[in-house]
Amino acid sequence: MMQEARSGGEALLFLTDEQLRKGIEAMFFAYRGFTADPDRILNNHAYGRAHHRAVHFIHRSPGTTVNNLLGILGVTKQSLNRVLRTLIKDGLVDSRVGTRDRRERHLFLTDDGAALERELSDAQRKRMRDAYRAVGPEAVAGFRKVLEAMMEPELQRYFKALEDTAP
Amino acid sequence: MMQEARSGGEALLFLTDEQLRKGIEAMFFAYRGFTADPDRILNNHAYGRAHHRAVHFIHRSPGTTVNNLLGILGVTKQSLNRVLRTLIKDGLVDSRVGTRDRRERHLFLTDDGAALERELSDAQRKRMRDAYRAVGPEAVAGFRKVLEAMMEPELQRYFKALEDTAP
DNA sequence: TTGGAAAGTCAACAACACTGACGTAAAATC
DNA sequence: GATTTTACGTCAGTGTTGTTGACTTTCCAA
Repeated sequence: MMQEARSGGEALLFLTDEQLRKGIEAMFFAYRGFTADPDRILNNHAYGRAHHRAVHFIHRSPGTTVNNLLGILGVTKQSLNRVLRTLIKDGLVDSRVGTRDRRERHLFLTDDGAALERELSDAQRKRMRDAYRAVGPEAVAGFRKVLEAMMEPELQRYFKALEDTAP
Repeated sequence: MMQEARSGGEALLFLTDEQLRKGIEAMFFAYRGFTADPDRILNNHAYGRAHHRAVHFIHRSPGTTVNNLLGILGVTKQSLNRVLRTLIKDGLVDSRVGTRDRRERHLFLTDDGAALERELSDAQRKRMRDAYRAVGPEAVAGFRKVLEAMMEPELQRYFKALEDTAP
């Protein structure tokens, strides 16, 4: 790939390969920080990241179906099922047969499930809040813009749709 | 956690729990996009993300030692060793005994290794470049600031040190 | 009403992380 | 010079999380 540093008279220095690579590494290191706190908590509960993700999105969309979750999480239904099975067995998630369509299972957090979700998201929000506070609202706006632009188109549409419902 | 929306007269709306949660989900979805292209390529080569990470950082710091890599990647030596063993066996990475300290192994990419690295990073940079271009330099600056603030302190120091050496 | 599609479950396997224990060689320290 | 520490490699065992394949139940439409 070429440098692209000089293209007309514009200052496109932020598109150099070096800057892009720095962005890639920043993304990698930041994601480690992003998951560090929940990972520590999950270790104590004998769960993993997959459980966190499931609990998070069931919390955000109570009554969601397994199929809905699959699209959001981007894993196979077999993989998700193993996670859900343990969460249901442990009494953190409640699975109710659909009334309109009895093939579907609607998922809800139990009180215990909600407690775990809160513990996890408190920790994750704290890190996010500290970072946000350190850099200010303008940087945060840019952060969000770049993240949205990096998403796969399908997930980007889903994500933007959520913005409208809970602003 | 509380809302923090009204704190004095400042506009701290970007620190509400809702905004933080949106940031968390954006991070999750964006990371999926971030790894999607390399994952596809790696599948064709029978390698995984672990191999990508190793190849990336050997490329960025030729001659780095195993111990260095361990610190950067944050995995156990057994885990890294499994990856390095296959990369060396397949002729993508060259491991040379240190001259000053013969206990150390210095790692280099072979021509084949460099070719794979280029294939992977071309794809990843393309996604990053498209995102950067779509949002402009100010948003990118904010993006980088937030990511840095999210890192674990130790990695943040390492990351900033890299900034100075290759600006 | 029957045949296909969709939703979900069970089973087996692979990738990749982890811990723990052990071995070797070389450097550092006493 | 003997001992300890460091760097690296390896073997064995375990857990989480992803995969594919085969299966049941349920719905819907030809």
